[in-house]
Amino acid sequence: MHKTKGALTQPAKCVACPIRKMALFQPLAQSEIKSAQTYKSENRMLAAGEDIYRQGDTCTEIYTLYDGWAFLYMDISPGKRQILRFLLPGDLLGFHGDLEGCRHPHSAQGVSCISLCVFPISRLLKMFRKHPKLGIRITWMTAQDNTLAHEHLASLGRRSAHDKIAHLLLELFYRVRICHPESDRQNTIDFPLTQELIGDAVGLTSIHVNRTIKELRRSGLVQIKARKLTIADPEAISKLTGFNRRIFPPRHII
Amino acid sequence: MHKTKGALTQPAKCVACPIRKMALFQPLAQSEIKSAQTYKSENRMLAAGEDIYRQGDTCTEIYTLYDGWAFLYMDISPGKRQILRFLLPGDLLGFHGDLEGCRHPHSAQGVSCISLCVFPISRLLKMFRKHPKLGIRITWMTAQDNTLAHEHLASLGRRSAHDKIAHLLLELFYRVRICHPESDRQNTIDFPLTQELIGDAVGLTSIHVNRTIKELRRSGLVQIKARKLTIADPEAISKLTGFNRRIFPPRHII
DNA sequence: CGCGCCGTTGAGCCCGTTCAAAAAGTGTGG
DNA sequence: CCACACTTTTTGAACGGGCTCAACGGCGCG
Repeated sequence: MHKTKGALTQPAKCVACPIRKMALFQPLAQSEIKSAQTYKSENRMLAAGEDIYRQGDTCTEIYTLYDGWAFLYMDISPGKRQILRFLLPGDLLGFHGDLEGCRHPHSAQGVSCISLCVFPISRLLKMFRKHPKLGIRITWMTAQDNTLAHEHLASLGRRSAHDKIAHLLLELFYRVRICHPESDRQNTIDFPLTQELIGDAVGLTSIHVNRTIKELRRSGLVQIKARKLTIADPEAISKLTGFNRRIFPPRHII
Repeated sequence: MHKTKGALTQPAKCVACPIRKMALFQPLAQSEIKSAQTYKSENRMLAAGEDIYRQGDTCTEIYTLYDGWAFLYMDISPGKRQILRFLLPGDLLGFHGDLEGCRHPHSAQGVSCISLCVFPISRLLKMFRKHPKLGIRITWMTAQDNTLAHEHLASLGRRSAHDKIAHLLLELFYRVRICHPESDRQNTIDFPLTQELIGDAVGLTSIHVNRTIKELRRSGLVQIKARKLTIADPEAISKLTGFNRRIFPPRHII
């Protein structure tokens, strides 16, 4: 599980960034990227299971996830934690609205080894002044995170185990495919989550996650094998479980 | 229940607005308020139970709740809904990051009759250009909403009925008191929520909400009577249930 | 080959639900 | 001001979804 960091994609210069379409710098013209890049301090690699930041830490940086999956979580009580959100390449994390003196209200961790682009908060004000589009962009991304959190609230509060898990899998399935538009007819994605992580995200025991996935598999709806997720007929399950795809506008639309 | 709208406070001019410290215009100097006010189209009163907007509607306005309580919600399936967030005077609603062509991802409704300040989205761009502080402010408010949603996720996913309800009551208790700094030693607040609304917020049946509140009352922790909530020793329950007050920075700090 | 993490399965229990019905408030119209 | 209708709160009994505890199998890695 603890893969070597060497397995990760090394980030190129921002100009040639393959995930830029999904990320913070999306609104910038090619000509602006070089200047914007100076606000990035470094690229950072973390081993699987390492925390990116911890609840209560003072915020000094924000991050764009460059490679690998990650998640935000809160420790509730010993042995209990809630995963708030899964992050895919291009997703922003660590921004909580304040440019100084705020503390992280949750922790963040990589699912496996990950690679991050790091932006010191001290440079953000200057960056937003120079590139107002990035201010708009970060506001938009924050609002989108809100909508996603709301969708999760609906799942946790009012859906059965079956539907909670189906919704989560569908959400991740579509989010991954948005990043790979070429694979629009592909119905298998890489899927590095353990059943325990799924359980911590939807508020169920890993044991019950297992039983539920077994059921989903037996009814032919999903297939998880060897870190791959296959959803034969996404539209069908969406209808079956009331999943609304429109809640995930591609990040590069605005 | 359906009180007449006349019971509401009539909004004064923004210059004299009593809730401004908690609301969108908070960062503006007295001298700027008059110009900013022109971006407000009207004040609107709604009867109890009327929707402010509905899931799927095109967004054309954003709102500041001026008087009364409201909530955001999603309909899951007939008879099931999830309340995403309660709104108190000064709270912003209807902003989802887009300035055109987006649709509301959830619905919003008043708990009892309410009064709203309405800002047409078409004027927002101009407003943010003229008063960049408002852009920062709205970003900050959106990020705060996110933190609050995360706290709710933790409740719904990983806490017992007892703790879910205790947390919600504490959250509302502190949020109301922030709006009334003079009442910092008061431990009773106005509390217009029915047990069914509480249930829809924490993902429980109103029947079970009732039994749980009964238990909270018998252990002397909270008292709900005649639309008033009393929490004798907020600090004590906070410790007992792991509630972290720091997640609610007063809205007028930034 | 052995260790550790992950997935799988079984049995029994408990928290919260469902269904049903009565009691207590609350607003409305006469 | 009172009577009526409706909403909200309260209580009981039985069911069930998801949890707990416990054990075993499988796979990857050292």
